[in-house]
Amino acid sequence: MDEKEYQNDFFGRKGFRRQTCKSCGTAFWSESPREICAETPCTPYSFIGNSPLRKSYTVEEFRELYLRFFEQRGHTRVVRYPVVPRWRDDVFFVQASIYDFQPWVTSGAVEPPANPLVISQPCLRFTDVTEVGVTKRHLTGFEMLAHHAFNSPAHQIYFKDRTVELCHELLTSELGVPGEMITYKEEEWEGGGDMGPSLSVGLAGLEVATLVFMQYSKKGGVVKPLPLRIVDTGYGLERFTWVSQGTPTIYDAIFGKVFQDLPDSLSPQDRAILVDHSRSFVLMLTDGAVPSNVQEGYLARMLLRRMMRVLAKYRGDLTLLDLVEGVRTHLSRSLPGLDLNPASLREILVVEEKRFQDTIERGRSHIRKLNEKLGKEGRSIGVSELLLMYDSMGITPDIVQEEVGSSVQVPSDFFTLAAKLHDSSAPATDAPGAAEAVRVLPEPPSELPPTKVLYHLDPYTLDFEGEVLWTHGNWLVLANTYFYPTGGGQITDTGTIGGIAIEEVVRSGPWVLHRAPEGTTFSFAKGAKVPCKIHAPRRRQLMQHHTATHILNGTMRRLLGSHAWQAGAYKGMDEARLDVTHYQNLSPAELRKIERLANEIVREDRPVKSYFLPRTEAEGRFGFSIYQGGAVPGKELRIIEVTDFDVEACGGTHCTHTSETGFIKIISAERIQDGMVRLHFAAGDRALDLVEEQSDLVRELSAKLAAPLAGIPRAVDDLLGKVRETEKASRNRSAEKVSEIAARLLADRHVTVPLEGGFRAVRTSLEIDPSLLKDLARQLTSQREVVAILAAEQEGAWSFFVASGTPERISAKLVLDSILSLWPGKGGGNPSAARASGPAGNELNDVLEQALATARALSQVSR
RNA sequence: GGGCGCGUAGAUCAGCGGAAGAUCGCCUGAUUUGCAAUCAGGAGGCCUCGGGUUCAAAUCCCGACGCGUCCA
Repeated sequence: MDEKEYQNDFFGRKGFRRQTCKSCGTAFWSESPREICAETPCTPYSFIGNSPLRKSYTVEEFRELYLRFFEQRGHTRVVRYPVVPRWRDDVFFVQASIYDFQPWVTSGAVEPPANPLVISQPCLRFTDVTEVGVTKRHLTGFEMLAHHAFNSPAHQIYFKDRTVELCHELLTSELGVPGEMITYKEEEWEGGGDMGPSLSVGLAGLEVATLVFMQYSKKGGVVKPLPLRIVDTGYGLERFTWVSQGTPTIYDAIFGKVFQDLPDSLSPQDRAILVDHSRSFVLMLTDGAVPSNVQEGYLARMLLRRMMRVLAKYRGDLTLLDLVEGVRTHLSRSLPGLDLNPASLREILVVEEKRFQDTIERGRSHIRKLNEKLGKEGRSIGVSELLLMYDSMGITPDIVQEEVGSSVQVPSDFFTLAAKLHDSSAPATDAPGAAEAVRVLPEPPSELPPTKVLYHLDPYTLDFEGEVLWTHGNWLVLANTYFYPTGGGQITDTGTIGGIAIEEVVRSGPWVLHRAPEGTTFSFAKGAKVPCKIHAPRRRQLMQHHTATHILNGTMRRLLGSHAWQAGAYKGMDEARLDVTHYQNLSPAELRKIERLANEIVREDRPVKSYFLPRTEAEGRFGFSIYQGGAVPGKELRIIEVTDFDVEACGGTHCTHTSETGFIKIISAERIQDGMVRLHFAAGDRALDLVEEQSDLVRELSAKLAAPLAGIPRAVDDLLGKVRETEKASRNRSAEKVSEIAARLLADRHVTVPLEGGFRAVRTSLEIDPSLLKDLARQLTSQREVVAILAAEQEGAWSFFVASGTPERISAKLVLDSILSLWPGKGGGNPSAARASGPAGNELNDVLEQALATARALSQVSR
């Protein structure tokens, strides 16, 4: 990027010079001449035990100092956003303060909450998780202090000049850092298709802040100026705290006593892992990332497991629960809102510890078996086995070594090798056509005005006059409509327009498309006024299901804890579904509690208000839990508020009072994936229908079983017992039958003939199911000296089964081979049993006699 | 979201193309004052489900579902 991009009035006024670092070759700016920049590795840490700052600060003190400094200079303080960004669906965690404002504010669609603003935003980054404690400065969770200014063409706040000035003023006059210690290194920033110059602020060996100036978009290699030029700064709260205290590591500075009081037997690295990971875990759990094996939940689990491994190594009396609770307490003193339900926290940790124990135990037993098996082959566990165990069973090499001793060689770059397993498997790109077919909707001309949607304003108008704007075969667009199009988990309205049935309503860009059955052609003129009717019972049911969904979601959050977030929902005619993040299955008792509280809310007849609010105002007033349904587009949010109970951003049609939903009935609950449960339920008439259907079923059962209602379980047990006995008896009977046949065959001198050496051969053809030959042969050869040569003829096909009670002497396979040499069937087997089948030939007896001859020959050889 | 591994008796698992097994638990009996232990006998299986290949599939292939795990 050009040098000019970094120049600004402040540098000019103060006589800053642009120089090139002799060590790393990067260009940087500083107040006075320097040969090298002030960041590692060029400048080693010089602040440890010797802080360049005037005073020493705690995390809370520095955060407050920073926020106030910028408040006093015209910035508005904004409260932190959750670390799990529910307002967007492209990332798992907030990794920088600017994430709070993407994409709506940064694209210019939505006004920022304040301009300019200052914030301290907790962030999570896991790319360097293995560096925690290895270096003195790496963290998975940190707070980014930031001031942002959004410059639109109409409204210029400030840009490079003022940003650098504020930074330099903060560092020098406010904090007392000698100006000559500070360097501003030139860098290029790029992210999310945007780019711009940035300055990395170095001090005593540490990068303490980055000043980014987003001003270009870069698409397909073409660089264009952005309409909105954004000041995106990031000051490391923990780093400043560290520099000010000059402690040996960043962990001492942030966690103080909590870090230092950990047992002495723990290495400094392990202590760092414990406090850092605890803090990140508490943050993510508070904001709704429940441990799981997929998505953001996996990272929560990974943190816990890393901590548990550390704790297990030392076998001290420090428990995971005490550790996490201690860090949470420490953290909550400075960061309000970490009000995790302590019972939930304990339960999650207990559940996760159990899961991890199970995984390790499974792994250990696998290792023992594998070791034994390889031992027999004269081999031992090698790298490929280690990799497979780690990748697919989660067993780390140290567990293997604990189990079978250090004879197992673990390469030093094991985890690099493990990572490579995933490199080669390039992410499968969705081949067109391979994925589910994308539906092609007819496209109205772009000049057609957007449909005015009225169902938001009045969900009770089901009969109205519409103005036809456009038709295309069986598709129709009105100027305004009360028809609700499929969306937000709520299925489509149906009804009629001008007497023609409407089967489906869908949203397409700015329009709402109404679809008549295939083959229909609308013939309304443009501008025609047509009577429209929405199918009322259907709409009513969908409204009831939708409002009931909100009531249940509020109930779950209240009863299960704030980690419970809606992860998806469906509102149909027959039933509704609600998916919620939770760490284990819901018990019948919990389901009952949920159902009771939900119905209490219904009975209380609370008003359900719906209204529009600017996004930022809605977030400020109700917090980020309004994004239960996931990311919602747009400047204005439609808010559905169940009075004093639940507030969500939602576009669906809702009842205006909770009592209108009628009875809410939970049908069932299931765990649809780790860390997520699904509730099936119904409301209103449909709930009553279901209960009636169920009681009808029970009555029918009772009648059929001739048992009173309460006696049904016993009656079923009795019945199942009888069935089992009958089945057993029938099995026994056929076994007996086989025994009888076997006895008869053995007694028949035409069938059973003596061979040499005391052997006997049983050879015959039977008209029985070929599958019975096996059982029969087994019966016969329970006497060691018997060779059975059995055949069955059925539907023009022959089946043979040869079995030998003494396979080491007379091989059934050899006998069968002699059969196959005479007849073109296919088959095979082993010395103790062999079978063949194929098309029927002419003389079955000849074949059997040949087989007998072979058996006889074998008996002579073996004598 | 993707990769890998695994679904067999109540539990833990072996078997990995040719006649469903082991250990623990359970039941009955023997021994014992009683328990534990021991011995003898016994019950208990849609080998997850659905397709395919094969003369023959728990076993191989494809798909679904479930569980686990690693990575984003």
